[in-house]
Amino acid sequence: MMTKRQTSSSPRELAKAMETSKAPAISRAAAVMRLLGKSDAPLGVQSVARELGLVPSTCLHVLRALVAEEFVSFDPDTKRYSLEAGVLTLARHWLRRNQFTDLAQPTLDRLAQSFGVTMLGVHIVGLDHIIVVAIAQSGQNLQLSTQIGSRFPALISATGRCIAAFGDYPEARLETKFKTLRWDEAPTFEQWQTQVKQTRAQGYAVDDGNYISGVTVVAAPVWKARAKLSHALVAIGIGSAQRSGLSSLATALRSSAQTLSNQLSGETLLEWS
Amino acid sequence: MMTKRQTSSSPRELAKAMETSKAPAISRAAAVMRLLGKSDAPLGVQSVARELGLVPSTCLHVLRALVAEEFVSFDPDTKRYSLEAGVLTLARHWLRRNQFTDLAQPTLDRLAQSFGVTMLGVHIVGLDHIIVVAIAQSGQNLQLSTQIGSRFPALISATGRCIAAFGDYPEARLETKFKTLRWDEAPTFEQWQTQVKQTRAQGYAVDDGNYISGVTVVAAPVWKARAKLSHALVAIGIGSAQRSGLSSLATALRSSAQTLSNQLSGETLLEWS
DNA sequence: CAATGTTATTCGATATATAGAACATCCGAT
DNA sequence: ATCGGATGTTCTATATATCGAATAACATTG
Repeated sequence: MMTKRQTSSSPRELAKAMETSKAPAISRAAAVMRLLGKSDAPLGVQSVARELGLVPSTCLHVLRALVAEEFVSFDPDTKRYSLEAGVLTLARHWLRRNQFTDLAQPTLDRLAQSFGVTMLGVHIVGLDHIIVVAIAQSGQNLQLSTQIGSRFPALISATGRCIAAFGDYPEARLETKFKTLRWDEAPTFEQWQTQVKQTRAQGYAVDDGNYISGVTVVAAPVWKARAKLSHALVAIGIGSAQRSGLSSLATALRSSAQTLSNQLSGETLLEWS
Repeated sequence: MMTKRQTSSSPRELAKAMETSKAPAISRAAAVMRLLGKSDAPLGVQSVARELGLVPSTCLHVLRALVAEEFVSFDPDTKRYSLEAGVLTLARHWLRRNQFTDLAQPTLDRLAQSFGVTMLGVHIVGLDHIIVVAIAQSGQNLQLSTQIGSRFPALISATGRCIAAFGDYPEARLETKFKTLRWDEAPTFEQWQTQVKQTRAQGYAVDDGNYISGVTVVAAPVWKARAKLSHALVAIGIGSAQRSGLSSLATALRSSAQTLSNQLSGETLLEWS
């Protein structure tokens, strides 16, 4: 039985992640890297230890190991630690073998152009997070933007309703996670459930200013294998400018997502010939 | 005293990295991620364990911890593991706070155009590896290419001669590392030392077909703080086509590298005003 | 320049992560 | 179907990674 776990970026979550694990050093290492990533300046041993609730000596061991693996850099003069380029190498490998980004990019570009919105391809990691893996901007002047690699809570906004609708998670877990979310205009859990139900019926989700007021978000689910939610296409538009064409945008999104799902679950071209 | 360590990507190096460490789980985790990154297909517990010389049960713990941290994904159907998008998030953070890439990109573009070569910005991690962090291609038809995040042995090719010339490492360590390199047309250590000396005199290094026959590589060092080698600009050209303009390319590279060094060691714009 | 707080680091006792074998489960071949 | 070989997973004794205090190096202040 696989015990439920959390990614560790705060002392609280780190503690939770470690208590069940048989390899806590790895959770600590992950927490340290995420902390160094978030930090604007390099950090010393104490800062890291205090922030994460670690024992300084242990923290030092972790940092030294990460330095040896070239994931963290160490400045002997200032005795400060920061992220090192080694993490780039891992990311490159991941990108190389990720067909979703390749397949989705043209679609995202096209939709961004046609509808004048910012389009995202997001990877659904689980009930905890989604990660932006592809971006397309329209030529519009005013644009919302984010970066490849950004993480968001899984259940937030339109994508969240897709995950709830098609992810096949028990309602209790959904409710627990839902309660931790921060919205500009939070819906009640009941309202949200209604919207999730609607999402299931329509095949796409809409967030009309809930997550960020004045911003409309539309999302449609992408499946990797049959019945296995893995990604989503997301359109982000500013305010009411969107509202007129919303339904045509939504159906375009849905059909594009459907096409992608078919391509992803089918055999690859190499195995084809 | 900081003990010398190695990054772990083979069973041999992993063993070496672990024996001195106080956090071997982290070395194992790094090795596992690198292995999964290199692999073309997702791997099972046994494959990973065998490849890295780990005990299966330990390997399982490592993999589970990495899954929990969203660095590795697990397919419950096939029981296979592969890299997960979480590594992207770390890479984004690293890129965000790396001024070298921002500063270097325009320079690289310009040089690539002017001389019709492929330009790289590389990050010097130590005596073990360099990592490609920025790329610019010329419009030429025939082009050598690589990817952001690629790792190369530190002492190879023209960059290697720069590191040897300006890195201030003891000769014994250089020779040990030098002996592990693979070249198309390997120079002897004595020949190489002469070239290193020349590099120190000229302020740039040339590799004329040693690393890859028919390929000329020129590199110039970039310092972050005074006397602290951190990056290099690299030009890659195919064969003799380059040779004519080689010295003008080299001096252009050297002066660009010099300018970058000044920008990097000077105060940032924000602290300026 | 001493005093004081802070930080990095070492070191030894002990809680615990790991190794190895045992068990369970899957898959292909006979 | 049945076997055989491989895989994934659990279990437990023990080598060891972690903790906490003590030390050393450093910077900051009176």
